[in-house]
Amino acid sequence: MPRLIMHVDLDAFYAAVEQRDRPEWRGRPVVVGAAPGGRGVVATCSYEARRYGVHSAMPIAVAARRLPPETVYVRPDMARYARVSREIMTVLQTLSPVVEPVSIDEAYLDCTGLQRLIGPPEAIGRRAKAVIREAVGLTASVGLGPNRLIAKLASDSHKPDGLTVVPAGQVQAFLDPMPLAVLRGVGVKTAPRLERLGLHSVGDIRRLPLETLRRQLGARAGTAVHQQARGIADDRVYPARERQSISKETTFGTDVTDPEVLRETLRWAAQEVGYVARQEGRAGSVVTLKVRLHPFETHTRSGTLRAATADDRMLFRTAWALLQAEHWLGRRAVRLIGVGLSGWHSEPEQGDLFADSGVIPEGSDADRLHETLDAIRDKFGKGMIQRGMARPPS
DNA sequence: TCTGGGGTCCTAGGACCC
DNA sequence: TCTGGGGTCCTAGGACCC
Repeated sequence: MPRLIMHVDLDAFYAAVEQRDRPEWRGRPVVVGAAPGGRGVVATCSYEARRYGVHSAMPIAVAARRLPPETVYVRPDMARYARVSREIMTVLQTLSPVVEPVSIDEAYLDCTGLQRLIGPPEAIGRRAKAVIREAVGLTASVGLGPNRLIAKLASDSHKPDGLTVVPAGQVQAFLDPMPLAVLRGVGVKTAPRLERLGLHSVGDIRRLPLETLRRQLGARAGTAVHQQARGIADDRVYPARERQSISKETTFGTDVTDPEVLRETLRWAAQEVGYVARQEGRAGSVVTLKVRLHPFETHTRSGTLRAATADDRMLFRTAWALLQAEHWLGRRAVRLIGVGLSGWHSEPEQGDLFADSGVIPEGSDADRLHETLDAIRDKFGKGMIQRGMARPPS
């Protein structure tokens, strides 16, 4: 039986929440993101701001130059947006129990079989928009189609406050004229590459042999793009996806060379990551250090611990040790620094979670730290000994 | 114009094991 | 003394997405 998938996308979500809560900002350009004088980008902006050519991910300095003086600039209030998001996801479950939040402002719903209860796809889409408006007073753009790709492109095709249904029989006509960058996995790097080959629309991609695409994009991506161009995509909705990593990073207002500043920032990031991990009852064994140098050069270093942890100090010491092992770093200016945690237990064990951040189980912490340091020394120390190797090369 | 912060997934190479 | 092939794990980097 063909499935009916719905994609729901809140319009200019952060900016819309701000305008909802501050009526005096309605009708004015609102930019949620970095401070206009500083480093950073636009996270979201209201439709009034978009009229000036401003959009998400645009450097704030560029946006500020384009926007009029009455523009409102606000820092994101993620906690508030998350609360609104939870309300929306909850109310969507009154339509279908199979709701997959894909981000704070988007969700997929499996609406297969809902026609008998609600009516045609248009009626289901109208119902979704209505329950969101009644619950939180915001508008959403909604798309319905036979799979995730088509539902997503349908919701993208009419914004804001849109409702678009693409029946299975019209998928190819809908897709063919679209620019190839609408396909998932085709972004700022891949699109120009394909365009240099004379390909511009999804239809152009569709007429290409599978082997050509696999050669150009790699086996996996090539196959995926070949399928998508034919309207073939995943038609399942995953209501309980588990997160794979937790991370915290920050970009400095001006680049940093002072090791003390790097150290204290890393300590802060480790505390943030540890806190979230403990809140979620997770412990991970892979600690990742992320460093962005001037001008815009990003490096990651990761280490696998013997046992999973959610302890702030363990995370900090591991990340700090990874940083110190990078002798080439020297005094180079650091733009961004951060910490990540991943590699969850396959079977979470209560005893391995340091539920209280202030207490480290006796003995184990020092042991784990030494494991870490040994591993790092092995990896980066004299002779470049790879961890796990029986003995150094002679 | 100068590039946030939170993520996911894929690739490729080296080590290791059988 | 020279050296296959498959599978898996680990790490770094990169593309992409919202």
